[in-house]
Amino acid sequence: MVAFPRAFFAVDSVELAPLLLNKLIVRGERVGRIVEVEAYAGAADPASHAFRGPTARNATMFGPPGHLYVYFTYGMHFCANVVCGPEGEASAVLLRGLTPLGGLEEMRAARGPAARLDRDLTNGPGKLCQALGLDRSFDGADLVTGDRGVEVADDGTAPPSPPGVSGRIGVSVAADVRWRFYVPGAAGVSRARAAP
DNA sequence: CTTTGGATCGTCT
DNA sequence: GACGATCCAAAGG
Repeated sequence: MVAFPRAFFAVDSVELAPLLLNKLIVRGERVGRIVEVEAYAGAADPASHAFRGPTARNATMFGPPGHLYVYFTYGMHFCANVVCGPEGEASAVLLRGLTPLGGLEEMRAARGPAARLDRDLTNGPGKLCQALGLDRSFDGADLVTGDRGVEVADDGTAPPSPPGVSGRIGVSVAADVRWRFYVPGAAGVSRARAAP
């Protein structure tokens, strides 16, 4: 289990996204393997929260790489991103699906009765935040130092080659951009339909 | 299995 | 005042 240097995150989101596949996100006992992500490219990407410039909500995206950007949406859900690229450029990678590896009891308790199967614990961006207990108080957490108890780590598992690729889910613009990456066949990949 | 509609509120126009 | 980088229960095949 090895932590990443900050330089690992200081690259474009489209480059980093597939590299995060099969890496781990760790919060205490709770561990998940990252199996589905989407890249968002800041000012150049109409689907990004940062497309119209900095605001109070998206400030973390403009900060240094290797931090967590957590936002609230649909009146009831949180989503978590890994901030990447150089400081000042608001690119990020959305975590969309995990395979639960550890702390399953805590995850079940956090998710409640709706998660009937273990694969339902973390197979969606809102679900994985709920399972890991990530909310707005984790916005800005440093994934390199683990200053708030959350970090990204490597257990030596290589990313898939090639990864699965598709259009991004849930976005109403730039539907032709294929920046969703996933581990084919892995438990925890969300079942929502993507653009083929 | 798939499809559909409701929930619910912070954020930006 | 409108709309989400969503989830879930319910209903239909």
